[in-house]
Amino acid sequence: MNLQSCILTAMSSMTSGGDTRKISKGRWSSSLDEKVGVGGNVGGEGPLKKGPWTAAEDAILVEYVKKHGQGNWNAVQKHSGLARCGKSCRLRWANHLRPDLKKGAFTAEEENQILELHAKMGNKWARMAAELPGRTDNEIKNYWNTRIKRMQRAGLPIYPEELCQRILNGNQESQNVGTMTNEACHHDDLSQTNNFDIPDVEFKNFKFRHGLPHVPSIFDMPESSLFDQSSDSSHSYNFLFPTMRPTKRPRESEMLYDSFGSCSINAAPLFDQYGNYTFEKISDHPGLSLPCDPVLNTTDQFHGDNLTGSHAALNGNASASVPIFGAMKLELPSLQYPETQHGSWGTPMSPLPSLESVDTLIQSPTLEPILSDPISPQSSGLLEAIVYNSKSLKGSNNDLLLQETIATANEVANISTLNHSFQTEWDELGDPNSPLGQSAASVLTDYTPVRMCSVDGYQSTETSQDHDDKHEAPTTQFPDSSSKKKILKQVDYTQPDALLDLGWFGNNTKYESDQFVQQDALGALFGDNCQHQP
DNA sequence: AAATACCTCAACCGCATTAGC
DNA sequence: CGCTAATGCGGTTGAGGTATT
Repeated sequence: MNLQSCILTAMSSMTSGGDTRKISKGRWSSSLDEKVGVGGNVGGEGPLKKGPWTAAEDAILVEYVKKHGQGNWNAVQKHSGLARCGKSCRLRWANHLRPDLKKGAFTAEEENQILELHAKMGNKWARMAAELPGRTDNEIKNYWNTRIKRMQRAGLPIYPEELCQRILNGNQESQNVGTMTNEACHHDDLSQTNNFDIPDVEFKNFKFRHGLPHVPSIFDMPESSLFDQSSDSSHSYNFLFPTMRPTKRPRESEMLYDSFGSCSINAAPLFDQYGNYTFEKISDHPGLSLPCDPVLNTTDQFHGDNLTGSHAALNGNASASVPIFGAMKLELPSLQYPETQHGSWGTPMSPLPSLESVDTLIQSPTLEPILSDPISPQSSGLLEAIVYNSKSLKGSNNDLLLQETIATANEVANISTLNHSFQTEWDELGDPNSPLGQSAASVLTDYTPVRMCSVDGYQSTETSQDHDDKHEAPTTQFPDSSSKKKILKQVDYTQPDALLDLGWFGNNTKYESDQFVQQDALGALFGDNCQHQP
């Protein structure tokens, strides 16, 4: 599609009434609405128009780009009179007017590519779009959020078996370090590279889990038990649980992906399919047992990487800032099902049993602060996440356990020094992307705890409006205010994404530095926890 | 036929990063 | 080095459409 056709298309849609709907839903300010009218605008001063673009606006923008080229979007308004902010112009151009855009539904090939890319990158829509000529990040994002999630809700696996296999094979070697199988994941591997003991509890936990004969799938239980419980556990974890509502309307995509049904393994978004996770299914995949453990959602959080390869290990670049958890988060937008999944896991009926892993983890005696850097900002965020996890997953009864086992806050702070080492390693590697995804560096050095003290007061990470609050959260015991400030600007560690970014217990064979992260995370867990326990 | 539930997707928002001064 | 503007990115929203009851 060339520029001219863009304009023609825009114009035709205008005359054909294609814009009527959009126009009606425009977000104009009332006064401007009158001035500009349907299908046009008079730029200039005054408020910028919001809402759907009209064909006339499109034409203007296309014309502008034709003359001046892309970029300098804020100048569009000045030069063309378009009453749109630069951002809006850029978006419109990128998502709709660009001549190289490919219109229409995704082809099967593209869909497969998206699946694969998502497995590798997580919610890196822009990067994914770069791999799909003619497609936009928004398009891909929407695709994922709708079609894919629909499958999820229907209890269908998102990733095709073939993809799972590929991922598995591709990572088989790297998995040696931590397939999450009891043996493979043994911390010994990790310990070799640094003198830091990693609690093996996680793996023990797995073992334990595997011994479970059966864990009821989410479908096995009454909806009420899934959704009506634990309103006290914040909805922050909604994203872990797709709405398991039976889809009322089976659609094409569901059919389409039925063929994936046999694959119970989810790569990155490994956790996406709780709905159909059953122990039996998982058992069908020797070697994948751990990551797929349906029973262990909590542990999944920590292990997601391994198979998945998820976003980090899989492609070796681990650049995905949103490894598993991120993906999961995206796939299970709490906002869509706000009322349903509050804390279903803490209950006996929960298909996500859980907290065991956390408990074990916490009880591990191995965590010992090695260094003593009292000023470590990052220790608590992860902790909180974990603590919250525990709370969400197991309920408050575990609090005592946590309290008993956690280290002191200072100890945690000490561990932060390891973070520095970690980052240094990365810096040396010259890889901007740590294996931990969205910058291990930031994760390790900048992340900060947010709302460290309140498990109960934890707010949903799903709510963007919470950001400010989170950042203002009192965190702490770290005297260095400047560092704290910096940290506060970083990603909220309480978000699952952060956890995932750490590649918790995942296996990044390529970068053993992960161990630091893991250890740090554990350290954070143990240390901060103490302050947060009620 | 009406009500309801759910889906789609364009567009917005906020934040992070980068570039320019 | 700090500030500001521009740009990019990911998450979220919400109107309208469609399927179901």
